[in-house]
This record gives sequence, C-alpha cells and structure tokens, in this order.
Amino acid sequence: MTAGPPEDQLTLARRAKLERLRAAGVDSFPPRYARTHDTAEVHQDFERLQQAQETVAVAGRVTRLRIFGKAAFAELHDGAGHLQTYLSVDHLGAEAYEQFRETVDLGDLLGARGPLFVTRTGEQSVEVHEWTMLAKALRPPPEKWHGLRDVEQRLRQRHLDLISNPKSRDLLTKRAAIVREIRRFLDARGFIEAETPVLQSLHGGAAARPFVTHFNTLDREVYLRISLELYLKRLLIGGLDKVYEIGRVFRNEGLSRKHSPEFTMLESYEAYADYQDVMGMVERMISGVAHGVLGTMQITVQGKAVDLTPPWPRQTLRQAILERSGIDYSQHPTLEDLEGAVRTAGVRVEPQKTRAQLIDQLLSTCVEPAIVQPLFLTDYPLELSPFAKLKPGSTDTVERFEAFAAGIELANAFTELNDPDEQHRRFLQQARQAQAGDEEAQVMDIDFLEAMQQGMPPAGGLGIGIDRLTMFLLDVPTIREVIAFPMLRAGED
RNA sequence: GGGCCGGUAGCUCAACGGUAGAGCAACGGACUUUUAAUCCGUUGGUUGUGGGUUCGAGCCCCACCCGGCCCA
Repeated sequence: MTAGPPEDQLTLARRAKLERLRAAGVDSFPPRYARTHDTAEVHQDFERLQQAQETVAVAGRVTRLRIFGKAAFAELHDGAGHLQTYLSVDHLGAEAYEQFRETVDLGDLLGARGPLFVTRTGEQSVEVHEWTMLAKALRPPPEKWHGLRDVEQRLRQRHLDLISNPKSRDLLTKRAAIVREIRRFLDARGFIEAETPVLQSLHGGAAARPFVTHFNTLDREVYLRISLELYLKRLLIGGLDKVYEIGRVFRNEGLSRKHSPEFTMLESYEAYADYQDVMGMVERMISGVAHGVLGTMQITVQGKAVDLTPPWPRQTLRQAILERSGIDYSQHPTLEDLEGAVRTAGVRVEPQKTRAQLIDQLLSTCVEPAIVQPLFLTDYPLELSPFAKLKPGSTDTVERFEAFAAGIELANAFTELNDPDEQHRRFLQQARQAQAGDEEAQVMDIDFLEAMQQGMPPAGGLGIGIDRLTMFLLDVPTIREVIAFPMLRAGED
C-alpha cells in the first residue's frame, strides 16, 4: 500500500491552517509546554483540584473533536490516558475561540490550561481558559471508530497503529514491564548484567545460520551474533559468577508467525549451579514476572487456562515421547531402528538425517503441541546439545531441559560443559556435521576453547526468548505484534 | 517454496461483465454541556502494477508486486 501522495487534499487543508496560525504570529511547534499534570493525575486527584479551583495545564493529542456553535469539546490523549477539555467563547474570548475553530484538527497536539469542572453528563473536564498548539499534524489520523485495521500498514507505520489502537500501545508497554521484571528478578539475586559483542568474527552458541556483513577498516567479513552464549561464558571464566544479558540476536532464517530474523534473548549463567537449580529459577522467574506484570499466575493462552504457580512438574524427554507416541527412543539406538519404530507407531513426521533430529521432530510433533500446563522436559540427546554436560555415567544424554506451556517453548537450559577437551571433541563432531551439509553446525572456536582451558566453573546456563515469552504471557498469536518494528518485505516507494 | 484468500477515496468497507458508492475524515453552513454529537450541502478515485479477452473489465485470463491464513 502506498501512503498516498505526500501533499494530498487533506494535507493541503491542514497546511492552510498552519499558515493561518503563522500569519497570526503563532509558533505551531513551540519548544516546550509547562504541564502541571498528566491526564491520569488529573482524574486521580480530580475532587481536590476542582475544590481548590486549581488551574491545571495538560497536553495531548486531539482524538475527538465536537464543535458546536460557540463551544466545543476536544478530547486530549497523552501517554497516561485521556481527558476531555471544554472550549467556549465565554472562557476563551471570541478571538482565541475562533482561532481554535479555524485551525485545530483531529490529531493535533495541544496544550490546555484552566480550572476543572464536571459536565452535565458527568464527564470530568478542563474548562479551557488558554489553549496552545504544540504540534500541528499535517496528515490526518486513521478512522476514529474502527482505527487502523490493515495489518500491513499497522506494522509498516507503527506510529499510526499506536495512535489509533490502544491494544498495540498496551502490548508494547507490557513487553517493557516483562523485561523490567526479569531484570529486577535477576538483579535481586546478585546477577550482573553484561553487554557482549553483536559483531563477531565467529558465530556460535546456537544452531542457526548467521547474517554476514563487512567491516571496512579491517576489510573482513563479520557476523551478527546468533546467541549470547560464548562471550557470557568468557565472563563466567573471568569470575563474574552470576551474569546475564538481554540482547538482540540475529538468525538468517525464515519469517513466520513464531520466527523473526532478529529477536531478543535472555541468557544467564550461574557458577556452581546445575540445571536443576536453573529449573527452580525459571519457574520462580516466569511465574513472578506474570504476577508482577499481570497481577496473577493464572493466565489464558489461546483459550486455555494455564496455571504458572510453581513448582512445575518435570519429566524426561524420553518419557514424554513414550507417553505421547508410544515410542521409546532409548530402545532404538540407530536412525534406521527409530525410523522403523516411528512407522510402526504410525506417527507422521518428516524424515530426518540423524537419529537426534528425528527425536527432536517427535518432540515438536507429538509432545510440544500437547503440553498445556507448564512442564520441564529433561535429559536430551547429546547430539542436539554441543555445549551441555553429559549426565554422570551416560554417554549419550546431557543435563538439559526445556520448559514448555501452551504448546510454546519458554526456556532452554543446561548444566554447562566446562571440560575443554570434551568441548574440543564436540566442535570436531560439529565440523563433521557441517561437512555432511549441516549449515547450522557449530564452527570451531579456538579462542573460546583457550578461554575454557583457563578453568571454567561448573555452571547452569539458561536461554529465554523474550519475544516468545511475551507472546505467551500476553496471549498474542504472532511475534510481529510484540516487536515494535518487525521485518517486512520492502514496500513500494 | 506450495495451496487458498485479499489489495477499491486519507481510514473502515460496498459494488451481477453494463454510469465506481456509503460511513468516518475533509470543505461550506446551522448549533454554548457533547460522548462515534446532530442536521443541510460539497469535494475527493490511474479500483496494487503491466499485459490480454470483450461492444464494454473493479469483476474474466496471464505475469508480476505487497499482504493474510494454512502447509513445507
């Protein structure tokens, strides 16, 4: 969709009004305005302010405008809410009132000053004795009743969406509250927030293809990070025993309802903790965030009631797949065996290249969609987890868990591998997978290995997708809605 | 990548292959307590883009662009 010609009929009408103000010596874009209250504060303290006959000064966007002959109502919206203002010849004088009538449009930003009163119909209002143009809107707002519906335009021109759709404002506000609650939770437990490089000469820490860019000064390719893991672990080695980062990561993959090429990750690492400790932290953190942001641990996601009250049950991945598909993958040690079992069980999954990937497929088709209440799945195949520590006595299962609820993956964590020689072998294994055509395999990171050789404390690590968590807590079905400016294809210019 | 659906006025939406319309917004007028104010009048269109079929295309056909839903 085009935005329409830049100077259409509606814009020209508004420009004419701007010109009229200029001719009258009015600056339509003054540098500041001395507010005494925001709209919410006026409503909160209304009785007292009214009785004291105090003069208030509020400011906001004109979202409703009802003009009668010699009086008018203008509703002002600011970040806190909205408030009705009443303008009349009696209180403004003929000149200021006429200027209001002739130059103010829906969408303009206005300041209004005067005492408070309640209208006949009971609406708390400002009796305006002086009004000020704070910014003339040269383009018309979207339709006042239906708002802006067109999904494409809502996302391409998010400012219009935010102006006209309270729901969108609420989502972004609550997203910020979620992030704030997470920080509060981690900070209170002594975690230190870090910032690690976005531009990296090697990409690692997750199975994903990177974005590549060019650094002119050094004339070499660099990658946008696909995870936070390998640098946070360096900090852990350096002695920051509890460390986390909330940051944007980039994965060169498809767009979908649940995938955005750039998204926000939380990763945390805690020395001398293991994945059991991290499980306890995750259930307290997510339920605590829900309580802090929504005031409750009982939420509804896609029409299903979800109770986040800890503790959350634990189940091994093997047991979960067995219960929901009848297949015990531990009884089928090779890809061929497992494929046979899948066929026998009549489960419809895409063919995979490796046994571990097939197990992963069974998880996403049979188990994930069936999970409603929060659940920790534990003990994953080694092959899917090149940075996780083996379970003591096991050769193929690592100390890893993922948390699920309402069919959504909420967290991924493990007891971190801290044996540099074992880590070296994992990298070599990944290199073999890369040679076999796996574009998402880890690349060997000598610097990281060297750091680990310095001695990395045993640690529990955690990753949470903030966008997914937001979708989950706020019951939003698409990731685009919780990202202020999601990636879209190039529009026409 | 595949299937289905969609793109018409600034916004929300109509229109059997036969004169492109309504509501809101805008413009002019009436109106001093409204709540999507009301009433009267007016303006506003390269129907996503490019081809084709037809006496005639918003509608049918082809290609492309952008989006939605489902699948991969």
